[in-house]
Formats: sequence, C-alpha cells, structure tokens
Amino acid sequence: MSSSSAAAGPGGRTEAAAKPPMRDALVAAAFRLFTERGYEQTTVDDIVALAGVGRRSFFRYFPSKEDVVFPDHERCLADMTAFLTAGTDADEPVRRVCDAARLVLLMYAENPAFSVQRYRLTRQVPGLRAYELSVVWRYERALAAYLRARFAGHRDGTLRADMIAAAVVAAHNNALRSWLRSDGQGDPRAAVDHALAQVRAAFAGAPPASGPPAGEPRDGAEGPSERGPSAARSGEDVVVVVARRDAPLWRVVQELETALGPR
Amino acid sequence: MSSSSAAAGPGGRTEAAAKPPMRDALVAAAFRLFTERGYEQTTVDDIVALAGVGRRSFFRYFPSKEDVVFPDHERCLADMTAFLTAGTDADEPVRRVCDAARLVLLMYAENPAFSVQRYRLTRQVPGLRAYELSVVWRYERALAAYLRARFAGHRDGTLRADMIAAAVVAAHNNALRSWLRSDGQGDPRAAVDHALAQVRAAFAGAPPASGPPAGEPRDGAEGPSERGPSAARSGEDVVVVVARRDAPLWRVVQELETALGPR
DNA sequence: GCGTCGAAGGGAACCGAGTGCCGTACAGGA
DNA sequence: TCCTGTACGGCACTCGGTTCCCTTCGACGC
Repeated sequence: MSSSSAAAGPGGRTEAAAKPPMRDALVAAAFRLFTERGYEQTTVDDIVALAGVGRRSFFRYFPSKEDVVFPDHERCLADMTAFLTAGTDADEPVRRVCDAARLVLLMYAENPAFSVQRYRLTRQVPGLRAYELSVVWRYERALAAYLRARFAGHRDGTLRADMIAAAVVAAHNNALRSWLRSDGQGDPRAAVDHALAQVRAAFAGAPPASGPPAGEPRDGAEGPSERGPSAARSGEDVVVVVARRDAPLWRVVQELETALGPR
Repeated sequence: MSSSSAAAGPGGRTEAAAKPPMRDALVAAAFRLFTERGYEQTTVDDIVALAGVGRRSFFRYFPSKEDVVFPDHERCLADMTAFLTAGTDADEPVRRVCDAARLVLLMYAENPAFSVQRYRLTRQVPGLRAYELSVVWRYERALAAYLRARFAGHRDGTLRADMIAAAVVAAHNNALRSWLRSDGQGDPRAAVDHALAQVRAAFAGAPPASGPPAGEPRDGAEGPSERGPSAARSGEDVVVVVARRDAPLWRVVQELETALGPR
C-alpha cells in the first residue's frame, strides 16, 4: 500500500536485504531541512537537490512527502501483524494485543533521538499530525481485527474488540508521548507496561459469553447458494474465496470455517 | 481551524444564523458530483461550474476540498465543548462524556440520508477517511480534556482520561457505523446507549447498568443485504483472498477486513 | 446627484505536490 | 554483440490551494 515495505528496492547489490542507500539519503536530507527551516518551508525539490538525486526518484521511494517522516512504520506494522499471527488460541487475547503494542514502543525506543525529532515535527505541523493519525489508525485496526476474530461468537464481540483496541492504543500513546516529551530520557518500557496494565485491569472480566470462543464447525451452512460467498479448495495451501463486496463479514467467516474444517 | 465555524460568513446581516445560500449551493453541487462520478474524479472547478460561482469563492467558504464533505462538524464540536463546559462537579465524569458523545450521534441522526451518503464516500476515499480521522481525533481530545480536568490530582488521571475517551469514541463509532451500514434505518440511539453502557461498565465500579435489555443489532449482520442490483462492475463485487490452509482463522479475517475496508 | 468607502465576489497568475511518459545508462544473459 | 530488464532522470501535465487585483454594489456623507 505504502512505501518502506521490505521489498528490496533498487540498488540491491547483494541479494540479502541490501537497503537502498538512496532512500536513507533522502530521509537524512529531508530531516536536515525539516529541522533547519521547517516542514512546510521545505519543498520536495529542496530535498532532492540536497540528496543529489532526481525529483522523480523521491516519489519512487515515498508515495508522498509525508511518508518520508515515517520511514519505518510500514515495517513495524508488518512486524505487529506477524506477531499477532504467531499467536495461538491459548493466548489471552487482551494480553496478546498489549504485547503487540509493546512492539511499537520498542521501535520508537530503538532510536530515541530520531523519535523525539519526529515527535516535535508532528506536534507542530497539522498535516503531519493528520498523517500520524492515519498511521495510528492502522495499528488500531490491526489490533481490533485480531480481537474481533478472538471474540467471534461472543455477545458484543466486535464492540468489545473495538473498545479494547482503542484503549490499548490510547494507553500506549499516553506513555509514549510522555517519554517523548521528556526528550527520550530513561527507559519508557516501565511506563508503557504500567499503562497497559490499566487496560487489562479495566477489561479483565471475561466478556459475557454466549457462543463458542472460536471457530467451531457449523453444519447449518446452506452451501454455495446464490447469494453467499463460495469457497473452493484449489490447492494444498491456498483457499480461494469469492464473495460479494457487500456480503456480511460473518457470512464470509462462516463459509471459511466450513471450507477449512475444524481447526 | 477549519470552516463552518459560527462566524457568520458573507451575507451575514445579523450575526445570528443567516446561512449564506452560496455555501449550501456549493455543498449540494459537490455532493451531486461526488455521488455521480466519485470524489477524486470531481475537481473543484467542476463544483464551482455547477454551482455557478467563481472558483475563488469555493475556498472562501471551505478551506479545502475535503471540508465540503463535513460541512457541520465544526458546529457539532462547538456544541459538544459547550455541553461539557456546562457541566458541574456533581456530574459523574464518565456519564457526562457518554452524554456528550450522544450529541454527535444526534447530529448524524438529524439527517440520515446525508449521513449515509457521506459514510459511503468516506469509506471508499482514503483521503476522506484520513480527514475524518482528524475530525474524530478532535472530538476525542475534547472528551479527554474534560476527563483530564475532572481526574486532576488522581493517580494516573490523564492515563485514565485518555483511555476512557478513546473507549467512548470507539463504542460510539461502533454503533454509529453499524447504523450507517444499515442505510440509516431505524433509531440508532438504543444501540449507541448499549455500546456506551459497556464503556461505563468497564470503567466504573458500577455493574453493567442495565441499559436496553434486548434487541441490540448484532453488528449489523442482518442477513445477506438485499440492496439494489448493485451492477457487478468489473472487479468491484469480488474479492479474492489467498491464504495458507494452516493460517489461523483470525488472520484470514484480518486480511478480509483489510481487503473489504471498514464495514 | 455625486463621490467614496468597504465588503462580497470574480478571475488571472502562481506555487507545490503528485503522476505519466519517455529517454538513458547499466546490469546480466543468450 | 545484441537484447532485455531495471533504476534513474527529466519533462510536462493535472489539480489543490494561495496571492493579488479587479469589478460590483449598497451605504453613507456632502
């Protein structure tokens, strides 16, 4: 969707991960100019002139000027998704999303100076703040999607998932921003752990259960009728699902569960 | 910051009300073109041409093209702030912010057709979704600021304030979007009340304060939607998901939700 | 009646972000 | 040697948004 994916970009001399130097050069040039004269006072032409590359190349590495401020969030989001994927049904859901949120903190803590610099930028540039909101929103939706699946079948499952995801993000950001405001002094992990513990305390009670906790084979499925989605096993490792875009999600999940069998 | 504030625009003879007709004409022309040919396929020049005004006048009434999609959120935010300010220390804080959130719902419910139209637009235009995020963020910050003041001096006061504000917004939006997805049928207030009751249950010592006992709309999953023919355009109605057979089910659901967009 | 003043609107020119298209240079393979 | 794929640069274009200046029109004072 956006930039900064793990796809080894141009200049891939060695096959292993070889980060393109041009991308880093663009980030460095951009941040130098942003801190010197401000974000909006810096044009893309200024950045590429300082980096010594063509203007067109900037937009090959970053889909927009704002993206250069968040050069690694795409990788971090992928890491979070992978972390959630690696979980099992034995994990306590709320604890799992709290651990996932901790991953984001670690990424910020990896480079405190850069994080603080970016924080100051985003605080005073409305456009960057709006962009950051969309980034945070994607994290929140990843957490919520995990929780929605874990709460599937529960009463108010999606409501509870959305609430917890929002609270986790809010608690995480509360502690993170406090640390950033202090110029990245000390270790932020304890504060974030404390904040996330408050979330777990608030949502500790088990949700009012009404259905099976997770995928239980249903047999009332009416097969690939005219309206619902249809799943067909086409190979060993893949399942192809075709569904109307406006089909309710639960219907798609139902079809998936019957196609995949008891898991 | 944005448009549509109470500042009586041009033609404001008396400062009270006196809505400028040009503003309404621009909104009407814009929504007609947006629904006819899409948001990004409609230029500002198209809008002003249809409205029969000069291009410069558009930006006199709306600071950006996105603002024309949210012509009344500024007033609603002012209403919410006023409502929170009008409270007393006798008010239970969490209840107060829940009531404030209800104000937003009422504004949406005032004009269901318009709200549904706008919902469909924001769902499929990433730029509008990002803009809406910044709007929602301002509501959330207003709630959080109120709670921070009420919790001042408490242990973890700001943390608790941020968490509750985020949960309130998440719960409100969960119910609101469910109603919007159902094309604005029925009264959304019961669902929102139910969702907000969950927040108060989580963040208060109080038990799940009764609320509407039954009939909550389970995720808007009221069977296969019988919307219009929906003319199966090229690939619009089909989504293909490829996944390993041993992938956890929630991961598949996450992928689906990403592919299908917010529902 | 006449001149002036200020506010609303129109319009041309301009700026910068983002995109499409094409030319070039350099890699590796037949 | 030629061919092909790819990374990169350059040019031109669209469109959102802004700046500056013009016209219009009603209000007010003489």
